[in-house]
Amino acid sequence: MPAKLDHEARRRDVSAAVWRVLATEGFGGLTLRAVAAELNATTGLVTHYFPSKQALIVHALELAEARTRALVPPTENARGLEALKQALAAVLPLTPEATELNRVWVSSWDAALADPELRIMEMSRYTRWRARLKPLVLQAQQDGDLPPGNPNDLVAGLAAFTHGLVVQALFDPRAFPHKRLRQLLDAHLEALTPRRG
Amino acid sequence: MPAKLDHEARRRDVSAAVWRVLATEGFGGLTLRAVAAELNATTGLVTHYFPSKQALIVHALELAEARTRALVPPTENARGLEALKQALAAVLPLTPEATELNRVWVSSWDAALADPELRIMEMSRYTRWRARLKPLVLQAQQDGDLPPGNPNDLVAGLAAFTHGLVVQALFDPRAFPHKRLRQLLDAHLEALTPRRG
DNA sequence: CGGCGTACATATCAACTGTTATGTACCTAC
DNA sequence: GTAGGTACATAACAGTTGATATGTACGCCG
Repeated sequence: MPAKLDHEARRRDVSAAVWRVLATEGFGGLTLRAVAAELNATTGLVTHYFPSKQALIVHALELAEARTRALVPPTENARGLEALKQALAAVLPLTPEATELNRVWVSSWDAALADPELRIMEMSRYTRWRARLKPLVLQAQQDGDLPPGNPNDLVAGLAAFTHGLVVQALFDPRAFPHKRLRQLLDAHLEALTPRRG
Repeated sequence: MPAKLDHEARRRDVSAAVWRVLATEGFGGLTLRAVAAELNATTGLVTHYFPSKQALIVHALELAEARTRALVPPTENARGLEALKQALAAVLPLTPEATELNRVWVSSWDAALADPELRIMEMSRYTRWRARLKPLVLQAQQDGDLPPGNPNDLVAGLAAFTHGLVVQALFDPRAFPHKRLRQLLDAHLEALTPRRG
């Protein structure tokens, strides 16, 4: 039998270091040495847990997805439009953690557009995100809080609106303070809400 | 007097090579050697026209902005909502050139978020884009084609929607064919249009 | 306790990066 | 024609990159 300490725990330490590098240096600054330095260790350690840089990147993106997913608990007590609003607001850079996450996310797009494998991963992530939003949109439509029509289009539009806002806020946080971000999202959803008699 | 051939023309050749590299390799693949290879030349040529890589990057981004601006001619015969729709549609990846442009744009965000100078440039670009859209939004509001309220918020929301759509389309062009992109934009603007009595 | 696999550190590798110095051909002005 | 600056090619630079091979300490199982 092999001599194990706690492999998984140590691997999570490396993960955390990867994350810190990504958050501060962006995706272009992700190097084996940077991760090692973050751990006060050497590249030998990093390569011991991740066989190649590609594996490290993939892991980092999985990490980002997991963290994103954790921001929006799947078991909401709210439903329909209100739950949708919360789900979208959770993506906005309203907290340091969400800002960090979006930074990593956006900065990954360079590599993701260049590498076919990463690109497919990112595509799938978007698909999954929309799939998660869809039931909420359907509920809101049934409640009359969103206009009828193709729910997939509505979801895509809402995802677009949200991420587009994220990008603008990342580059110009002063022009997009938390209050305004919330207000923009609220106003947008309200503008979509059909008037009732 | 110095011995000049046509410095500016040659510089534009280098520009074009830079652009080709960006379009195919993304921002992370922009190296002096790649540009030189694109010109069947050496790094000596590139450094002769651009003193440093930073200068090369800045120039590349200015190039991207100029091309983006050229996509939407400032002198429209249309006005109001229709002009706005055209202006936003021009940004969408509906043509190979627009797709190429958006690829470069999005891939630049990694470097732009990491480098303070580039970040400010990108911030300014967004500000200018919104400023260009604003009069069209104001016209549409006056025409009753867009709801009243803070026009700056409307502009920011429309820019967000458009760029968010761009990103999704770049990663998943099959799920977002040209027809659907146009339709999504149209439907979105229509959904915002107040009903009139 | 002895052997074996794990968990690293250390070292080295070739490849690639941006930068810079040097050489050289060529055009232009005198 | 010749002096001087331009337009590069060539070359070498120091640094960084991911990968890999080797060493070694240490914990577990027999």
